[in-house]
Amino acid sequence: MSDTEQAILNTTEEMIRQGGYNGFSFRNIADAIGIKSSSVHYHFENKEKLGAATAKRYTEQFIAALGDPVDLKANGVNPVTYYISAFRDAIISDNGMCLCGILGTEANMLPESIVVELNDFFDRNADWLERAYAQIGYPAEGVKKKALQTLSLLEGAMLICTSKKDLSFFDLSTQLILDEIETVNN
Amino acid sequence: MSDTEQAILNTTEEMIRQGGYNGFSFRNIADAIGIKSSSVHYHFENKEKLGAATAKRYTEQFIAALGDPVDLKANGVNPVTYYISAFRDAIISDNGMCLCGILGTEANMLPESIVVELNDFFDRNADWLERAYAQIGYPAEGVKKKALQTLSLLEGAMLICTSKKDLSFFDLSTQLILDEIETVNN
DNA sequence: ATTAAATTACCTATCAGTAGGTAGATTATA
DNA sequence: TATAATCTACCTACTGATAGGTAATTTAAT
Repeated sequence: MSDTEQAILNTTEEMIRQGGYNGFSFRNIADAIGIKSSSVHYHFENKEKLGAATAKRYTEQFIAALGDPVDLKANGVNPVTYYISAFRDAIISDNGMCLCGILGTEANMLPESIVVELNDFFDRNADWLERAYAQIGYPAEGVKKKALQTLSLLEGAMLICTSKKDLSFFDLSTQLILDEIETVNN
Repeated sequence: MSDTEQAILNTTEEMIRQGGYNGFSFRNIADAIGIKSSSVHYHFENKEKLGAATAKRYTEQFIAALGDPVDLKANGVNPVTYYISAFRDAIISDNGMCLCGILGTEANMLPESIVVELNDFFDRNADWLERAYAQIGYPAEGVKKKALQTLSLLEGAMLICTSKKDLSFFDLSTQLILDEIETVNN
């Protein structure tokens, strides 16, 4: 992948996370990286494909950055706590909503190829959290529900934090789950 | 409020819940209700004011429809269970995201007057849930955290449901909280 | 009761700006 | 010479917004 393509994807991701699917345009992206909009079209045929590529890369990077819950546990890190703090850090450093979260709300008007990427993001995160809860000894029969609950909670907390611009809302929303984890883990 | 104004707000709400702030335009709304876009401007000066009015009405209707948690409890209805089922019903009947949820993700690029309405929605729902948890005898020191957790969870579950178009995701995400409620209540 | 003034609710027509997308020429690289 | 990357120049469609006009209704003054 060329530097230009990476720059395009970086800018697209940033813009989607601020304003959703209508938050980016070929002209805006081109201006931001100093090329012409037709050159963006050269690298990404149309908006649908650019959106799908951005979502796909986001998911890959997100999952890769998490690592393996088994390894985390082996290194003395509680993987669920780690996951929640990763979400928290994203709010601070990226100053924007989860890319798949904001696009998820717009799914009813998005091209199918993009919705596929979003659902892949949610499935893989749910799967990661299932393995994480299994690692910390959460009762096996509740692992799936707990994983989905956690994922929903974090997406929702991030959403409301984006509106309220107040991180303490995130901390209060996640406090009870963090308390539970300590109980299970020890 | 005239019939036309109500029709405009109804259509705007529908369109926002499908595609966010950029999901509606004066022309789309006008076409949907059989008038011209300039007539929409006659009733609502500009897009910001139309958006804010739509969010305000949505919040009023939402809170009004919930009723009072004290009354619900008095009538033998568990107010928290009731709240969760109200969210669930909205996914089915309205076939779209919570209006303030989808706009919340876009808050970074919305006019301040609209963000104010969104935060009012979140505050009033958190307040309602605090009173609901108090009604069912949830430990007083945890009521605030539990209310915010529940609100985040529901917004997030609705978000992911919108993308996955599968209500069972919502049911699995909320199952553990519903189980807890029964434990507290009985 | 009649007229005058104002208001309501719409219309047509138009504006400057931006959207996604395309054709074809040009430049740089290998 | 061939290919990759970028450009200029353009298209059609749509955006929010405004100006100016019309018919019907309501309110105020005589």
